[in-house]
Formats: sequence, C-alpha cells, structure tokens
Amino acid sequence: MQVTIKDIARAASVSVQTVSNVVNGRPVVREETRARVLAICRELNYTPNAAARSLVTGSRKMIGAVVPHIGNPLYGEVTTFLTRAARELGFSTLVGDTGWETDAEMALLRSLIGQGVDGMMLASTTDDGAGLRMVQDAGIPVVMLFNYPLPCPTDSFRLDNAGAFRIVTRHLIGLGHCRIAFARGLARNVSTAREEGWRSELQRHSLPHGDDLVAVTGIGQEGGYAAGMSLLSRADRPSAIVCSSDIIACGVLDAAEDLGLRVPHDVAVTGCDDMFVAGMRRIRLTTLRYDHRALVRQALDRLMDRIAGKVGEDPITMSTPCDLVIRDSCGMKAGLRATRVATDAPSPRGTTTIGSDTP
Amino acid sequence: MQVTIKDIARAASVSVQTVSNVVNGRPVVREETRARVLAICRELNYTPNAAARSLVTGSRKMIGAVVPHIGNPLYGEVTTFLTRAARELGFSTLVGDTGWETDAEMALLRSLIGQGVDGMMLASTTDDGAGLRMVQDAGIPVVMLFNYPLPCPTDSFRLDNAGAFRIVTRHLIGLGHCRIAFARGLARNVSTAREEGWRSELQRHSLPHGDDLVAVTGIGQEGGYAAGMSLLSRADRPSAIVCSSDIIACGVLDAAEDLGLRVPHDVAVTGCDDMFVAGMRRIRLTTLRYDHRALVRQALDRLMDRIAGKVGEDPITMSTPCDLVIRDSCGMKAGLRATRVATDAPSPRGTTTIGSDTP
DNA sequence: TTGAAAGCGCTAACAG
DNA sequence: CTGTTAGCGCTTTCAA
Repeated sequence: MQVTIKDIARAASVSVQTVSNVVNGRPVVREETRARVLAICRELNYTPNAAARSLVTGSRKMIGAVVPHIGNPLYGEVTTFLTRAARELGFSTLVGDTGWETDAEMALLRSLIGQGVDGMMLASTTDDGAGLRMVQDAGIPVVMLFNYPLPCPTDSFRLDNAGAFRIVTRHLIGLGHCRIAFARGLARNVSTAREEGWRSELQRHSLPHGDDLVAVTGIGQEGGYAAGMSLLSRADRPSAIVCSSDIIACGVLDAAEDLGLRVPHDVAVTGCDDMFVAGMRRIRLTTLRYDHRALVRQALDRLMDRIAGKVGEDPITMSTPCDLVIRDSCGMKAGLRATRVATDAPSPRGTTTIGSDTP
Repeated sequence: MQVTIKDIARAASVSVQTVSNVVNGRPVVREETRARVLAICRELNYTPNAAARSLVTGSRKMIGAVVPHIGNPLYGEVTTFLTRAARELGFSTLVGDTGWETDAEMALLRSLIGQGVDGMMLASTTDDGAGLRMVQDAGIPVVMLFNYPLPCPTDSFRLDNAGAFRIVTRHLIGLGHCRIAFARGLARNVSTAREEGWRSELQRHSLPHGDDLVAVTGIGQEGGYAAGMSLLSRADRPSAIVCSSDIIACGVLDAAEDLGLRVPHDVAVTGCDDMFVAGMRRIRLTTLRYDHRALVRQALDRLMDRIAGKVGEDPITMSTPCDLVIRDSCGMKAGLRATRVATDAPSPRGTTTIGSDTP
C-alpha cells in the first residue's frame, strides 16, 4: 500500500540506508546517486513515515499548544503565530482548547503527552500548576505563556501585569476619576497581579480600592456584560471600570448602553490587548498594547532550546511591558505627554500612547 | 529512559502481549491479572508510545485541520469545535493556518501529509483544488469545509451561499434600496456563489448589478475598510453594501464613519456569520446566522466515516441554510414577517430573523 | 487465558 | 561513498 524506503531502494538499486541519507539530506551521497534516488522518490510519490522515524529518533517533531479558548481572538492570534513559527522550525503543532475548564485541561494534556509531543506551550487554565506538573513528570519540556502558577517551576512568558494595570489606573486617576472598579478575568494569577497593580495605584492616591470594586467576570463578552451590569447598576456606581481584556470591556460597554449610561461621560472603560475591535470607530477603546508576536516568539525559542537540551533547569521569567493606547472611552484630555502611534492602521486619528514604566 | 511495555511485563511477571491486551481493554485477560498490570502501569507512570502504535496499526489517531486564519474569530471558533469534537472521538488535531496564501497552504498540507494524519479537514485557501488533489493523491480522506473547488471531488460542507445572499439582498430591496453593492471575500468559489445570489436577486428586480458594484476585499477588517472606502467615496455611491463577512462589514462601518456617512441613514451594511461583534450595542449589524457547530460536526462525522472506510467514493455536498438576523444597520421596518430570536443573548432587543428560503 | 515470535518503516552503527 | 545488521515499542498471528 504505502511506498516505503525499501521500495525506493529496490527501484534505485541502492540500499535503504542510501535512500535514508538522501531523504535526510546527509552530505555523504554521490551527486549522481542522490539525483537518481530523488527522481524515484518523486516518481513513486514517496513520503517518509513519520511514525517510524519518531520511533527510532525518539522525537516526533511536534509540540503541543494548550490555550483556554481558540475562538477568543487573542488566543486565536497567538495560535496563529505559534503554529506558523513552529512550522518554520520544522515542528507541527497539536492544538487544544480547554474552554477554561480544569478537567478539560488535564484530559487534554494527558492526550498530548500520550501523543509524545517533544514540548508543550501552555497557556494554562489551571493556577495550581497541576497540569504543568503532570507534563513535567512525563519528562516533557514546558514553557508557560500568559498564565502561570505560583511558584512557577518552569519558564514563564507574560505581560508585566501589575505594571500595565498601574499605568492604566494612573491614567484614569489623572483624568479625575475617584471610584475606579476592576473587572477581573478568569486566569487567576494573572488577574491577581493586575488587581495588585490597580489597587496599589489607587492606594498611592488614597482612593477607594476595596473588594466591592472588584467584579469577577465569566467567559467572553457575555461574562464582561454580567460584570458590567453588576458594577454599574449599583447606587454608588464607579465612574470608571478597568477591564482585564478588550472582550470584557466590550461586554461592559454593552452593559453601560443597556443601562442608559454614556461612555465616557457617565463611565470610563478600558481594555487590554488592543484587539481590532478596540480600534473600531464606534468603540474606540482605551487599552493596553504589547507585542503578542514577540512574546510568543521568545517563548517558542525558549521551548526549542529546552527541547534541544541547550538550557539548564533554572526557570526564567519574561515580563513584557505594555503601552497605553489612549482612545475615546475615557474622555480625551489635551496636553498629555502623548504621541501618535504610527501603527494604528488604517486611521490613527485620536489615538495616543504612553509608554510602560517598567521596561 | 521511557517506561515501555516490556518494563511493565517484567514487573508484572506477564508477557508483553498481556500488557498490551490490558492497556487496550481487550476482554481476554483474567480480572486478577488485569488489576495487577493496571496497578503497575500507574505506579510506573506508563504511557504507551503513540509512534510505535501508529507504526504497526497504520493509524495515528490524528487529523489535520487547515484554515485560512485562526485569528479570525470565525475560524477560531471552528477550530475550537473541531478540536474538541475530534478529541471526543479519540483523535488529536494538527492545526495549521495558511494566512490566505496558496503557497503556505501547499507547504502546510505537505507537512501534515508527512505527519501521517488519518484524515484532513480542509477549509481551503486555494480554489483550483490543487491542495485537495495532493492530499487525495497521498491516499488521505479529505472533507472540505466552507470553501470548495469546482468541480469538487470530495465531500463539501458549506453554507447555502447563493440562497443566503439572495435573502439578505431581498431584505435590502424590500427596505427600498436600489443601489446595492457587494463586498466580496477572499474565498473565490464561495464568493462567486454569494455574488450570484446577490446578483440574481437584483436582476429579478431589475436593479443595477454590474461589476462596478462589486469590490474585492483584502484580509480582515482592514480589507473591509479599503473596500468600503472604495465603494463609498464614489459620486454614485451605493445606498447599501452587502458584505461577505461580519469582519468585512466592520471595516465598511469604519469607512462609512471616516467618510462622515451615517449607518443606516446614508448607507446600509450587512454582514455574515453573526459573530459576537455583530451583536454589540454600538454595532448592531444585520447579518446572516447559521449553526457553525452543526456544520463542523457533520463534516467531522463524515470525515470519520471516510477514515473508517464506511462510505463509498461518491462525494456529497451539504449546504446549510442561513437565517437573516435583522438589527439596526439597515434601518428597521415594522410589520415584517419577523420573529424575535430567543438565543440572541444577553439582550435580544431589536433583533428579528427571517428564515432561509432554501431549507 | 497467556506466551513467543515476527515485523511495521525507519535510522544508527559499523563494515566494506 | 555504499551496504548490512540490529533494533526503536508496539500489535498481530499463531501456538501452548
């Protein structure tokens, strides 16, 4: 049925080893032989059997990628970059999606481990590190992306979560807001760091920062809608809501609209990630921007080094700084130390940024 | 290094065959033996080597999934459903993303074929079927999702593209629009069918339907923006634009805004796919809705049947009907034969649907 | 019910 | 430069 290395060898009147050498580009074959073998491979439409190769080399040239929800444009983009970059390095990617459920994550990881992936990129749903531990116990190199357990026994690539949310909170304080709420996301440790950034800045200015100003959101835009409803339908409603993602912010914007509140006049809203929706003319959401691709790229490079055994055991942590992208969802204020962003295509009108204070 | 079936056999004082029988749940092992073997497997943390198993069974329990752009929320959602559903069936999914580039698609397919996937779900970028042919030549079952070549030598699961765009065009005509443009997407055959639907309905009402009313868009929201700019900055600008996706429509909305045109007063806009952004209070885009999950599910079931050899060679075509979801981007008109949609969470206010005419 | 042997397609190690 | 041999870890076939 399948064309094997033996068929090629027979047809080319050489040994299987020579075919193997040709196929793997090893420079020990006479040019004439190589050409003949290659021609026959093409003719017979030969494809090396990856399973057989894996069995003997011990490497499948595959990595596993686990994200909470691929349908979320942020994780979708991340998956895009990751699969492309990995492919350029000769690795296929087994992708899985947990739906923010711990059980699903464990099952998924078990399956990926069983497939014998060479390494794992883990944008985890769990915070206790159970999944990470299981992968490590299986002897598979792991790199954490975005979320991380505490303490984190492997490399972690993420935002400077606390610094980023200090910046955005400071911005709102500078605009005169006194009651600033925080809409938490689902990734616990990430959210805790962000909440810390939010709270520390409020504390520094002696502004309210109690737990009553924190709302935990559910999944997606609907989760943000519920959080927005809960925060904005109170008597002492906040004048600003800092959201853990643009998607959450979208839900909050809808909640404000349904409650008859104008943004930014009645309530200011900020997001995080600078997805395309944040830049839409009808949304114009002030948000935090960082370089997704660079972060993913660095994480992948590190994972490759680990797979190659090029690095020691010592875990590293990489925190990417964020830029504040000022649009219209908090009110515009002239004279800020702000600059246009050239990359805010197609039309940067009204967009300004302020750099992160934690480079 | 790795724990193998032999280690288990030795530790349990049985043969490798017995271990294999236990691990694969074959009911030929005495209960006592099975329990002992299972205990030792757990103790030694044994994971069967998938490569070795694949080598002998000839199946890797993996499918390949190729989509144009995972970062596009539509394809992101599709990837989510697909990977989950496949996992439930015991299959892992190798995911790849072409960036709408034919060369990238061919390279990706070659790589997936090389990995020995058991089947391929192809939301193709190419229209000439070159990729499809390559996969079939490799003897791998393929099912097409969304896009398809003509003629299509395998199963195809897609929208009733022509019917869907007849409905939305008819709706606009019913609202009194006379100059209705069409913003084409990138998938050629899909777009051609949609254009046919748009055109046939205009023809039926003796309205303009020339190529000057068709704009071909680029990738994503920015592509839609450019198309919108080109259509709306003309002297004889259309009073309505039918867009091939919600993302394109988002770009057109931005273009309208930048040109100082109000929606729907100066120009009506419609989308397709009913993504979350279409339902946002500030967007409220009239669009076409269909059941993504069901479509993916049916396509996957068919692929599984093909993999199992349960179906003959005859390709089938499945065209899912669409519903029109009426929101505010075309102007509302009372008294239509329209009903509320219960599923338009969180708040269905102002949303109505009209069923497809091609069930 | 269990065991022994053969071999899946490939690569690594060594011999020619 | 090329060929031969010996497995990789597992399942399948057949024998006990």
